[in-house]
Amino acid sequence: MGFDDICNTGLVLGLGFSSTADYKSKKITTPLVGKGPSLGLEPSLTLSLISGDRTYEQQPIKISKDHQSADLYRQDSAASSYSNASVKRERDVGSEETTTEVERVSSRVISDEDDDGSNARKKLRLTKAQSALLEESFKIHSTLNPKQKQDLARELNLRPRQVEVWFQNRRARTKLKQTEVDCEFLKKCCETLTEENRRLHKELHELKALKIAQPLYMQLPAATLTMCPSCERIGGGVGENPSKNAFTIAQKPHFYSPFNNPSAAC
DNA sequence: CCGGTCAAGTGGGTAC
DNA sequence: GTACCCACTTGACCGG
Repeated sequence: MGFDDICNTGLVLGLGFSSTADYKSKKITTPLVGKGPSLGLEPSLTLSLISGDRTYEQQPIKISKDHQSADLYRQDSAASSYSNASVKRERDVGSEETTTEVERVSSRVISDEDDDGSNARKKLRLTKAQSALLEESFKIHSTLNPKQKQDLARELNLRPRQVEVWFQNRRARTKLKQTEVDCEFLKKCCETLTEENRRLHKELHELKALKIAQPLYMQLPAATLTMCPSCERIGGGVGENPSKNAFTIAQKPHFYSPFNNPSAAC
């Protein structure tokens, strides 16, 4: 139905979001966390009649001066900072007890820290090469199976747990970024729909004013102003032959109502 | 010094 | 019970 067809009153405008989200997630604390439009939130603007019977990367890698030389296997950056202070995830520790180069390096570095007497958590900064390889891998698959994790860890000279954590954090960053993008998208939708709502309200107002100015028989609901099936004339009588199509009040115009019997229209 | 970034810790949930 | 994921948090580090 075109907007021009709206010539009766009883119209209602609505602006809002309809949610079709089907969430698997267990802990959704904020409605927008996740994927705005892709969440199933669809912005909508509705105009309805009330009448009788119906009523939507890549994080910059910050490399410290210490790690300017991008060496994939620099152990001081790769494994130096793995804290042994309060690691509760024994399963990883256990699984890593299959002896590898990585673990030997890690334990060496950890013992270095112990020699220090420092128990503080040190921050690992991945090298450019490590980050690049992780990113490449993430592009291929955002989650890893155990074998992929092991292989990647071996290749990067990191612990499998570190690879796992990197992927977890990477997924979280992706999600956050997507949320921000969706948020922007929804803001724009909201602005557009608000503007559309304003425009429709204005048109509605104008049409109401027009209705008041019309003669009584012109004020019939739009649905009653359909074509007469017998003579194919529309009420209002505008055609190329004025003498045939024009009508007067006395002639009783050929208004056809679906509520009447069509055969009895003429 | 402060705010941002990010690796890592923690706790809870789910699947198998 | 284990392994994994996710949300949230912590703490180290860095640049302005």
